[in-house]
Amino acid sequence: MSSKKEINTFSDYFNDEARVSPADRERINFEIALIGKMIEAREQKGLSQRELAEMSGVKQPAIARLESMRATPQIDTLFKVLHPLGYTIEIVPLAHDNTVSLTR
Amino acid sequence: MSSKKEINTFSDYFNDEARVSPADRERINFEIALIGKMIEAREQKGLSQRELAEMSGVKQPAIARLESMRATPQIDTLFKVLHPLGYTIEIVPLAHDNTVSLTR
DNA sequence: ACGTCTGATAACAAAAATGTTATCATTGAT
DNA sequence: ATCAATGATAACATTTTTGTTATCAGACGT
Repeated sequence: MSSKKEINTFSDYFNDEARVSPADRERINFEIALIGKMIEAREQKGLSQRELAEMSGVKQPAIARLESMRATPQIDTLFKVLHPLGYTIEIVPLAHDNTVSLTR
Repeated sequence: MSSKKEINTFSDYFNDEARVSPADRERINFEIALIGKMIEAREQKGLSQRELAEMSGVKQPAIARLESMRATPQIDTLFKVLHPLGYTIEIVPLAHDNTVSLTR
């Protein structure tokens, strides 16, 4: 039998410690969740990317890049985008898990 | 009497709506508070910038730049720095004001 | 006096985000 | 069929962050 790991899907790759470290995986999952909430908040407000761009001062292509995760925002950019959506960022202790449900 | 505003101190400048918009002021205050918590957390752990650099993978000059607010971190950098300190970032509704006290 | 550790910073390269302008395909409404 | 609005993206300039390497002055202990 071969000792090679089966790497066929992205999930296989992503969960292979030899390729993506646990720390990286955790950070990437964090970013996915963060951006997901950002998108959810915008759509819940019924805002288009262009409208949010107008309100936040962040240009529409930049917002599109963030939402499609082609860029990692700086905290000031994230703040500008979240604010018109009624959200902000906070530092919280790890494992506190006070997940914010946007569908209140 | 003159209608000119007195602008003598930085505080005067910072609170002059004609120079710093309320939105900018709010974002800047947010960043100051954020960085303050980051510094507080590091010092509470008794870590030097070099030790934190080692643990987080963010270089010491970069950490120094963040702490002295000569740079605005990207969220992945902030995440990397906060994680060894036992903190993470979360999106929370505005005016929720669940301030995290680091002196538990 | 000496050595060590600290945070700050200089100088430059490298990488990345954001702005700018424009366009595209798709969807939905009329 | 046409039109308007949407999100995505292309291409490039600009700005900024981060890395890299090295050094500095100050604090502190021995």
